[in-house]
This record gives sequence, structure tokens and C-alpha cells, in this order.
Amino acid sequence: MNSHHSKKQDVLECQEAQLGESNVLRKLLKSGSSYEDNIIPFSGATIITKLLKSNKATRGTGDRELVIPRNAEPEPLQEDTCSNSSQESAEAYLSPLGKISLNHLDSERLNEEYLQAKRARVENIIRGMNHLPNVMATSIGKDCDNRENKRKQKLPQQQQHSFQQLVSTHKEQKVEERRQLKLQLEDMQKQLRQLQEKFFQIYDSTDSEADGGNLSEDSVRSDGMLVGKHLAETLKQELNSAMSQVVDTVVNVFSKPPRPLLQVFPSLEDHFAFNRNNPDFHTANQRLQCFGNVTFPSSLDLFVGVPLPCANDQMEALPLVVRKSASEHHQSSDPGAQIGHPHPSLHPSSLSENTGFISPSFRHPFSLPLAGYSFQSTLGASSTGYSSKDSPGSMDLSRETTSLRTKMASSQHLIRSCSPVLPGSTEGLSPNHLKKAKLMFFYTRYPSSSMLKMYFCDVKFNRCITSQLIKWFSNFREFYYIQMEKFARQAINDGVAAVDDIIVSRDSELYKVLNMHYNKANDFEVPESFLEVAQIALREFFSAIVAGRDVDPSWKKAIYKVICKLDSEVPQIFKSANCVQELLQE
DNA sequence: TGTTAGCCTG
DNA sequence: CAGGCTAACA
Repeated sequence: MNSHHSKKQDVLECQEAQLGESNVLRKLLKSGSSYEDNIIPFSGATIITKLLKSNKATRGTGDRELVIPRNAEPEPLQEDTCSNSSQESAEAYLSPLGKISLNHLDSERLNEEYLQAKRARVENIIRGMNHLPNVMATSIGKDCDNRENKRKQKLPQQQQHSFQQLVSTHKEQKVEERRQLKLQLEDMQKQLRQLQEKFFQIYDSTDSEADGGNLSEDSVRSDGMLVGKHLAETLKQELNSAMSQVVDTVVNVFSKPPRPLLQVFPSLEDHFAFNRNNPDFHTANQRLQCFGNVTFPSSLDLFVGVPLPCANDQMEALPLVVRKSASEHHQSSDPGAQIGHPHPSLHPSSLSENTGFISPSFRHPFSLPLAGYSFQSTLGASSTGYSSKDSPGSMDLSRETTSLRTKMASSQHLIRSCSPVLPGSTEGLSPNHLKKAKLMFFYTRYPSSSMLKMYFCDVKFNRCITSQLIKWFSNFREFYYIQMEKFARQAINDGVAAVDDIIVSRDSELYKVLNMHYNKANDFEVPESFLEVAQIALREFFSAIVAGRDVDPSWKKAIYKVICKLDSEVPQIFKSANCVQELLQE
């Protein structure tokens, strides 16, 4: 897996050795598949990780207002008693049902505790920064200690004070702490920026010959090295943005009464979405998973030195690999069971084969299509929906294959994400359009060109595009009828006598083959009507062959005539530009 | 004459 | 899946 370490990474490592710098950004880029696990506690990377985690938790509930920030808490180190106690109090405070009726003193106290929890979190972050390379100032650590003492001083005695005292001292402390905290955070942000600058100086020095040191969009796209820079540049922006959020949010938190149900950090969706109307818009979950599971080095490895294809956007991912699993599956089937016989292992909701299609032209290098990635990396080959009867050894091989396929898909995706993308309606047809067309085929085998124009409204139609789209459906039909004939003949060979014995269900091999072709990821629920039409078509072929009509060279035309009348209405959702994403989220 | 379906091939 | 080709059709 790591045998093909990239030149890019070697360069990075070399430069790192020269400068004697361990680098947060590099860690982000370099960390392996268990990205989060490998991060050294309190390294700078944890900041980002925690930010991401907080968002993950937020998104996971699906209801931001009800998110309890507890989920977003940075995990304290065991020896970090300060953080621990603070977190405990914060948790007690944040318990949604435990403390409903509060008198004023209680709320003041809880307010204080809440602030402490917030401080602990910030300190946690600051500590993280303190572990960064030498560019980070040491003053932060001191501040942290001071503040720890301060908190210890004023922890328990509050209840002995009079109400007035409590309020006034409290206000003073709050104002003072708020000020200090703000300063610290801004300082932190500045230091982080310095760190980033250093990182990018390294980058600039390596490819200054290539682009004169400019970080222009065009140059960034011009080769694999620059793609890496593009990625890093984006990361830089994200870091900056994240840090600003931290500062703003914490300052904000300290300026307002405590709100247990506060959303601490903005969701990644807001953070990364370039344009919701863009068909390439990813769900936040996908993006989150991509951060959580993506193996950056692999991705980098794979696109280093690879020319960026711009002209042809249609690259179906590794059909051979997919077919392999399918053929293995077929071999395991009873030869006589090709039609209408159940095969229990295929689960309709399997999410595994997502790599069958590469989502098109994502602009954000981190927006990897990793919904499938995490499943695959977790479940391995068994998640393909097909049961494997192979030996453990070949299981591993198959697992490797799956992993490789996933990575290559990701890398292709990355490559594509770096090709120039025109805003608005696309010039050409993207892989997503192809996927959409395939899904539409489940409803219509013979779409008119006017219908295609209606359903692909995000496409700038011209003669070429229209004929390409028509050609697609022609190809779909071709495959469809070839399968029909094949399975009809097989049924005859298998001794099926009556047409009525031919049933096409979701367990049928015919259906599986078709599903594999038009719905590789198996993430779309195929309409029942498709099964009915397929059954009719299969029976037509069966009858024609049995009757010997296939001696006529044009014997299929009669069948086509029947099938073309059986198109059903394509759901309105297919008119949406990003319907593929919408459909597959269900 | 332009468009499209279908077949064959790579 | 795309390209090339033919035949059918408007």
C-alpha cells in the first residue's frame, strides 16, 4: 500500500529533514488511514480534528439546535486534570434534562462552570499549539498555567459570598478573562499563520521554477505537484478560517449568557460548500467522512505525475475490477438457477460499489466521494453485497482489490477535481450525467431528445451533446437486449418450457446483471416497473427463439417495438441538476 | 439533408 | 462507452 510512496512525499520529507521541522500541515497530509488515531495528542493537528469532530457530531444528529456541545468536546488527556474537571462540570451543566429549574445563584454558578469548560477547551487548544514546532511562542504555556491557577483560586468559595460580591467580582473576572483569552487566541492565530507561511515557503521553493512562485489558480492546476499545493493552499485557508472561528466563537461565548444548546462551530457544510446549486455539491456527511478516513498520502501518491485529463471527462472507474466480483459471483451460482432463482446475498441497500462512478469535477480537493470509502475500508470486500466463498487468502486479495479500487477512484476523483470547471451549465457530459442517464434507463429505454433536454437541464445542449446522450441510451439498450437474448437462450438451454415460468425478480441473475450495469453502486432503488418490463422483454425473446423467429435477421425489431411502448414516466426529481446526489442520499 | 436506431468493433 | 457505418425516416 505504501510501496508507492510518491516523489512528492519524498520531497516533503527531504525538506522537512533539512529544516528540522515537524509540521502540522504535513501531518495532515501524511497521516495514514487511521488518520485520527495516529495524531499525537495535543499536536496541532488535533485542533483541526476536534473542529471536524465537533462538526461531525453536529451533523450527525441532524438537528443543530439540539446538539449538545459535549460531543464536540476535545477529549482531555488523562493527566490533564484541569481539562477533565472542567469538562465534567461542563457536562453536568450541559445535561439537558438534569437542571431545569435554576435559581439565580445556580445559574450564576453554572455560568461560571460553563465558562470554565469553555476555557478548558481553549486551553486544550492552546496546549496543542504549544506543541507545535519552534515557531510557536512559549508564552502560551505560561498563560495557560496562570489561568489554571486563577481558576483554581475562585472555584469553590462562590457560594459563601454575598450575591452582590459574587456578581461584581464575577463580572470583573469575566471581563478580564475574556480580554486575555481573546488576546491569546489572536496571538495563537498569528502564530499559526506564521507556521503556515513557513510550510508554504517550502512549497514555493520547490516549484518556483514551474510557476514563478505564484499561487494562481491556473498554475495550481497545471501539474501534479501544484495539485498538492492547491490542496495545501486550501488546507491553509481552512486552518485560517477555522482559527478565526475559534476566536470569534469563544469571544462570542464569553460575551453571552451560557447556552447549553449552542452550536459551537459552524458545520462543515457551511465551511466547505462552494455553491449548493452546484451539481457537485456534496453532503456534509460525505465531506466529514472524507476527512475522517481519507488517506492523504495515497491520494497524493496517485496523482503525482499523472497528467490531468481535461478533454474527456468520462472515465468510468475500473469496470474490470467490478466485473471480476460479478463473475466470481456468477460462478458460484447454480447453472440452472440463472433465471428467477433467489440469491440471498445481494442486499439492495448495499453502499459498497460507490466507486463504480466517479463524481465529476469537484472543485474542492477534499471533497472526496468517500461515503463508500469508509464502508469499504471498514467492511472490506464483504461489503460488496456478494458473499465470498473464497479462502481467507483470496479474501485478503479481494480486500486489497477493493481498497485499491477505492483509492484509484479517489485519485481519479482528485485528478478530475483539478481540471478546470466552468461555472453554470456544463459544456460536456460528466460522469454524473452518465450515472443519471443510467438511472433514468430504469424508467425509459427510449427517451426522446426533447425529453433528454428537459431532464438534463444543466447541460448546454448542442448537436454533439445530444447525440452523445442518445448514443448512451442506445448503448444501454444494446446491453439490455444482449442480456435479454442471452438469458432467454440460457432459459431454453436450462429446459424452461413455458413462458410463464420465466419470472424476473430482484433475486434474478438477469436483474443483478442489469442492476450491476446501470446501478453499479446499488444505491438506487430500482422501480418495480423495470422488473416488469424486463420480464416481458425476456419472455418476448424466449418466445421468439422458441418459435424459431430468430432465423430472421431482423427478428429483434418486433421485440423492440413492444418494449419501446413500455416506458414509464421518469420521476420529476430527475429533472434536478444534482438529482444523483439527492437520490443516493436516501 | 439531417437525424436517429441499430449493428459492429475496439 | 465511443466511433464508424448503414438504413430508415422526415
